[in-house]
Amino acid sequence: MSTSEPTDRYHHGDLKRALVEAALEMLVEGGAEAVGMRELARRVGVSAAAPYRHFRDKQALIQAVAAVGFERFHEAVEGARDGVPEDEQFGAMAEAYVKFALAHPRLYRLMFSAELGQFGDPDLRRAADAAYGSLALAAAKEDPERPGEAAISAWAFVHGLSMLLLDGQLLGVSIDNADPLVRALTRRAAQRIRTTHPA
Amino acid sequence: MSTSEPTDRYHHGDLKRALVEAALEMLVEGGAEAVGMRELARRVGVSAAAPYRHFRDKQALIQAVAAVGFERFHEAVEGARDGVPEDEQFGAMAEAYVKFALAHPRLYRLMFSAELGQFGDPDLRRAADAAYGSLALAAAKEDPERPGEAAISAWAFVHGLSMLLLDGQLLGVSIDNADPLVRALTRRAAQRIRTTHPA
DNA sequence: GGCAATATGTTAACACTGTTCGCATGACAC
DNA sequence: GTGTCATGCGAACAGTGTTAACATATTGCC
Repeated sequence: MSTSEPTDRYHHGDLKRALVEAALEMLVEGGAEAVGMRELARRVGVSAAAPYRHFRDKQALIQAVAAVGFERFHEAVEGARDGVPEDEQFGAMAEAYVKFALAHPRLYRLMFSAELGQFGDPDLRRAADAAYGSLALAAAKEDPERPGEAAISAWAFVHGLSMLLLDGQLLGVSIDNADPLVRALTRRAAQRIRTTHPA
Repeated sequence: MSTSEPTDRYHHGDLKRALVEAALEMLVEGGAEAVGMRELARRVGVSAAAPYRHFRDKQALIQAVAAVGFERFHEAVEGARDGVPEDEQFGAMAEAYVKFALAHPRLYRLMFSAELGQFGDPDLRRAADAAYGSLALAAAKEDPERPGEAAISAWAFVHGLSMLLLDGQLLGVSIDNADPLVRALTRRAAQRIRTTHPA
């Protein structure tokens, strides 16, 4: 496990962490709809009321799960530029972005679902911003004239592509055989920015 | 509003249509989560079991609502090219696409949510395809070399942009003041395709 | 017209769910 | 020890989706 932060170890029981882990499992198995407080408590082996000592309500629990998702997401996108020449970093990160979504469909879906009270939770907001920051920065570098527009365009593209693939909207392309298309489109996007606005 | 016969008969007469209409209202008011079979029946003035004579289960009802959404969506995008020179049609349609999403946030969300058994319903599938067809065609015209890639890229872009705006992910940009940005980005996207791959 | 067949509605019930309340417990500070 | 506080438990409440058995209206047929 990579996340090793024994910061707030209370005097007994790591139920809070166990709940988030179990919720993640349930999410992966059956989607966000399948995550229920009672079933969750059942899995962890506590009473139905116990989770409410750690999460105000179901939405708070869901937000915690989403926050974990954004952390992992951030690591994946950030890690994609290691050892990559600077002029190829954007393409590599864009590809990693979409691949993460394809590798964790329900988690990615949850992260952008409406169940997260429009990102009211500050923790969640911060986690999300960190995750986008990397990609936005790389995109801005590609088009120094209008960094804002470039970043938003790039982000919209990868996010939209991820969602369409997860929805199975692209005829003939499924999650399993999407890799070549993803590679082609992300590279194409990178090249397009450069060609249109040469440094 | 619809059919002027508020008589309290035993048989409603047009319950199926009334249910979809009411569900649309509930969706607009409180999101997909707020659409419940019992509350729905209550609004229409029938018993809780009555809707099940017209929809197998809740998901079928939701799918019907989504199908209506796709029809309206199709009209909006299609209508955007009326009276527009051919070389500006793609930009106009892309802008209309995003504006529809911003005008009907919860409906658009529902149309792309996971609650629609990965578009298993043929009616839904057809409605969705029709809606995309227009935009995809316009995008393909812009880049005759690789029409498939161009269409997918364009679609991914407008869909992603819509979602990010609905989520409030773009700092400083809300649904209310997004119009200039949307216009700039969609025109930029259109121009980029042309510049990169001139006819 | 009368009359079965069928489509559509109702009531009651089941098995769930999220959430809250009052009470029990067990770890730690003094 | 005793007290305190975070944490867990059991029972209960209101609400949900869904089904089964029963009631009524509409329709097609003679």
